[in-house]
Amino acid sequence: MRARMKLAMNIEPLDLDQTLGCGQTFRWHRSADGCWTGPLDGQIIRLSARGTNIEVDAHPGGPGVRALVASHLRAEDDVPKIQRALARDPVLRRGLPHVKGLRIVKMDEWECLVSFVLATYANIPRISGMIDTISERYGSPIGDGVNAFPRHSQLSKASSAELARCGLGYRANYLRELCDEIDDHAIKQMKRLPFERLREKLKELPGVGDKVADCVSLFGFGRLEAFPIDVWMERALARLYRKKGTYRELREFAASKFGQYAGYAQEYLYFNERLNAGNGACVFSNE
DNA sequence: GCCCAGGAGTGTG
DNA sequence: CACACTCATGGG
Repeated sequence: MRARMKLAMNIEPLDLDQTLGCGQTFRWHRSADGCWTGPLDGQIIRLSARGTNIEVDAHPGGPGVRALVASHLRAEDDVPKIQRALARDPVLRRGLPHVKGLRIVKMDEWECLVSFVLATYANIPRISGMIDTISERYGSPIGDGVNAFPRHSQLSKASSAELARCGLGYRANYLRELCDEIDDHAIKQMKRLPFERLREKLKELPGVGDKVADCVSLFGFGRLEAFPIDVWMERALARLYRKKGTYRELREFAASKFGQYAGYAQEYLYFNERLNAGNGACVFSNE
């Protein structure tokens, strides 16, 4: 019987389904009863909504669990204030009531970097599969048959041939080279860089271009001004703003329109565009 | 079987 | 700088 701990937290607003299920992060799983379970910094965390509170079930638990969850869900963000600022844009204003509890998450920088390098040109179920595989093979067991995401030192032991057998496709080589070109210390140094310099530094890494650099800046390094643009976002910008162009042009468009909260705007639009493709239930429109 | 995927790297115009 | 082509493969 593993050690186990329960506690209640108040992080508002928060919609677990929207926040953990929208493709920002890949290791949370929803069970039929609506609980979300995932590995976080060596803990297995289960989250469930209890009115305006969330119940946190952690094992092994410990004094750091509350801070861990608060950090991951960015409890410090004043989301209503962010949404009031973004509501100056008429397109966002109409849909914001439907995504009140969609928050940006804060991932571990290394995990985020690897995850989004693997995420290139793959769909979300496959990305989850790739990440599960490398976690099973190279991460440390933390209970219930779940492994932590492999640390840099653990993943660095994998040969290129081994990684190729993890179903990563051409991404295996990126990951192998990535391990050689960065380490925990370099990541620690990068945390201090201003956004644009961080972005340029990330782009020097193998497998990291504009889009991955923006994802890692946003979800890993917590830079809310980052605005990742993938195929879904290109569609959203074309459909809702009649805006097309190169990555640079779209990025500058977003920066001028959404400013310091571009990352939140991106996640709202991304969430909506995928809904739109799925069942037509889009919540943002330009009409 | 076909199509597409939270793109990046490389070479060319 | 902008575009075209290639990369390897699982999930819908």
